[in-house]
Amino acid sequence: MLEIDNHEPLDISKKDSSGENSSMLKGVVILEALAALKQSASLAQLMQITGMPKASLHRTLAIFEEAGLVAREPGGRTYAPGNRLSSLAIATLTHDTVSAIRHSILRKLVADLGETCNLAVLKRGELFYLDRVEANWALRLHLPPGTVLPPHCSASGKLLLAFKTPEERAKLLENLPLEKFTHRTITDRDLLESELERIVSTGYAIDNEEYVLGVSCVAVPVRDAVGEVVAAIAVHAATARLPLNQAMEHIPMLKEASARISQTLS
Amino acid sequence: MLEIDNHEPLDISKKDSSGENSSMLKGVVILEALAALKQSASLAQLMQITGMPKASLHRTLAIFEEAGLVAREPGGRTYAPGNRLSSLAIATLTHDTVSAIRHSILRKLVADLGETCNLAVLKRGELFYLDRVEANWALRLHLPPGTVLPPHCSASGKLLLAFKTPEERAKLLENLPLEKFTHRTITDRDLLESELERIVSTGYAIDNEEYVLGVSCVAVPVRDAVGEVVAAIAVHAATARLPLNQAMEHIPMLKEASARISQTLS
DNA sequence: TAAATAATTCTATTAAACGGAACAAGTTGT
DNA sequence: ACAACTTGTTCCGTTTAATAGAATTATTTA
Repeated sequence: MLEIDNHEPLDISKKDSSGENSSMLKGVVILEALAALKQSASLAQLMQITGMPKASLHRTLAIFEEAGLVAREPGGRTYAPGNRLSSLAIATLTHDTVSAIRHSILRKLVADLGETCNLAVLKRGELFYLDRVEANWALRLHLPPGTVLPPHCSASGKLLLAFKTPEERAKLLENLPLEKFTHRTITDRDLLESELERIVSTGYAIDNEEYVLGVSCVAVPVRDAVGEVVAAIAVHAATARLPLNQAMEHIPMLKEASARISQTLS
Repeated sequence: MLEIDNHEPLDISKKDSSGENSSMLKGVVILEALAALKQSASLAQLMQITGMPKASLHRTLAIFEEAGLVAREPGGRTYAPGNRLSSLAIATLTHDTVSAIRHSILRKLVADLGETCNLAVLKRGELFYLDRVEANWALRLHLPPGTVLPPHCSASGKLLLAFKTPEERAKLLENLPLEKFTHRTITDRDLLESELERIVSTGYAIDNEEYVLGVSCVAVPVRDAVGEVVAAIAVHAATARLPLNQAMEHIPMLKEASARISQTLS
């Protein structure tokens, strides 16, 4: 508990995906490296951390210095965050972000249930975790915000697929690999289809150790103002601690939180 | 020799001196616009602020969204700072170089008061300790920088909640668990509300053993250049050593330090 | 003082940003 | 209910900035 929120500073080894090699992102990665390293950093250090070539780093840092984003000791040649970056930091933290409210709703849910909960959406056919609050248990599944998962093996993913229009759903399913993660992962298309039907009729989805053995999960939909399903909130925990049938007793509270999150989606 | 081969006219007017047109900077400008605008922003708004063409903005925002730097409402299409930007913000503000001046101000404050002082911000609805200077007393509360606490049980937390806009405060309060830590923790919503009112009118907040028995605390706001409350500085100590009424005599000095810290937030 | 290491500049090549324009989706007014 | 308008998204040829190897210069170390 009470741990420092340091989400992975950078990972260079990211699959091509799309636009993962944008130069704008590289700029941000440099700033992150600079800030993460708590003292002034030399070019060489930054080279090592970011994995970027010396010349490129040097050029970029020069631009950033000129712009006030990074600063160097007069005379010295090590780099540190500049005033402009501090200003951006303050502005960011004082942003009236709605996501702070959503985060607090999640936090309350976790306080009530005593288990880890998360909020996810479907993005380009993949399950994308928007936010997550951990319960205070030693055994944790490491899935920080920003993680993407295939949708067929998670409660939230299946749920979000289920509530798509039939055409969209069909199109997504058609190209879904249905990779097998555990012996319980649904790898059969027809089985998955009927699971989705069941989800629509019952209004919730479960993951019975289909992604990680020993971890199960229950998810309910989050609807926007028009009633369309746009996200999912889920609770999950080690099956040993919270068996599935017991987890399902949490559905009412999940739905309540879902309703409150809906209100933030004007 | 070494003659400049200028069959081309030197274009001096084009002050390419150094990258004012760097794409990396453009990325940062977008993030700044996003953070400066205090609510979720539409593409059109960002277009107006940054002066960038629609297509370029759209592309860049898509990349940033994918990277977790910006986030959008699940159903809607407005943009807000994302988790990763918040992390960068915290990392920046806790960088040695950035916090150096603030730290020295805190240190002087501690030297003057003889009690432990700290500097905190609200991050996603939670109190986050940016910096802290310990006084030399054997009895210490272990709350290192980076610690996160619920806001309802600390002077700084209550103060930062109090100075939010009424709407945001209401939303945050609604979902605040109000966990009980001591018999003095405020667990009643109405009581907390009136406490916040009191804080706004008096300009300071107190924690009367509401988080840890025997430890009390006084906090005052730190404002940015525009006058907005962005952080809190607080002094706290064992009640046995420094009773609350005595601690309150320190408020003028806290305010003085606060004013000096404000000046570092250009 | 030389050798080693780190920082800076140079340069041709490549890839990414660019942005106008067409298109789609969502909104407003009658 | 439809049209007129606004706002968001995609397309794609063009332009420009980013790239990184290598040479050069400055700084530290032996």
